[in-house]
Amino acid sequence: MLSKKTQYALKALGYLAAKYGEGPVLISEIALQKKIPIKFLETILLELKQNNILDSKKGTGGGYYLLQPPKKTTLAQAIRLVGGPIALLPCVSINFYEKCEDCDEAICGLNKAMRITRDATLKILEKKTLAELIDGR
Amino acid sequence: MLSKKTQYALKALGYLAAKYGEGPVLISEIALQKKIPIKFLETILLELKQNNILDSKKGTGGGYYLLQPPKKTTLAQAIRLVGGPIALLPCVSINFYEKCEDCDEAICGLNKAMRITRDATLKILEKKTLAELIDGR
DNA sequence: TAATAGTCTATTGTTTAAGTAGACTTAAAT
DNA sequence: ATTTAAGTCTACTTAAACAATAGACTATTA
Repeated sequence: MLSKKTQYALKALGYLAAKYGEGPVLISEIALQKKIPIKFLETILLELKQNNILDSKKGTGGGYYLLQPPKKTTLAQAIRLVGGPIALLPCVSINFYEKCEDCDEAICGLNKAMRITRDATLKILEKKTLAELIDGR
Repeated sequence: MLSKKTQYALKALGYLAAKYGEGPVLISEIALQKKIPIKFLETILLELKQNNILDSKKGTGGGYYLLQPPKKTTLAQAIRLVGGPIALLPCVSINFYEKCEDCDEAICGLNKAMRITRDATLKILEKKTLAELIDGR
């Protein structure tokens, strides 16, 4: 299961994807529409900005907006930036790999099963983009 | 990512699968071999017993053992019993479903993407069994 | 009846999530 | 220039979930 933080990030990105090209969107608007605690959302959006997925404008008429068209960012990228691992186990994670202390990965049955699972998941998440998060598509 | 508890459960089940038919296996042996905190493992095994995946014997020569042949239990069953959701979001979970407060699931893009991901994951985890957790298979 | 090994209750520590408060910065509108 | 809007940054607090530990209790075998 994805963390709340990641879930919120995906919802916010979907909201911004739907409004792409319409100028900055208020944090408060996203928080209200997607039912996200506003202070928590602040930190999430800031993190996404620092990772060059979003940009922002201060002051009147300010807010957040996607730096690139929705199709340019995959769900796999988005999840990894804020939420961390996509794989079910550390020992089969690509970006958050940790070695098992108790097994030889070359012959470990659990490792093998989870690697296959991860590949199936990634195949989907690396193809889908923020554009797919827009409702009714 | 699966919780530590679920990871430990899968490792223990894999160990017991490899020893299926050889009589009871000590908690302490599993803990030692799979590097699992023994007290934590105790509670996990007990839970698996209460869910009728394992049985146990007390006293000298006692220990835990699989109630059924390894092939009879799928990884999806095992994960659900101890670890909970397999899906990435509550709103696409089969066994731990929770409704979204902020979206109409029929048209929600995020819901759709995560449902497709879940189906791909389940297709694998419902086919693989504890037998596949035995090393070198 | 002594030793073995699982069972049960209770507690502690750590991490994540969430909420709160307030000061600061930038930009637009007046 | 001043006011207002809105994001940025720092700090603290609380609550819940997750992980780990301690010790007493029960059942079984020798």
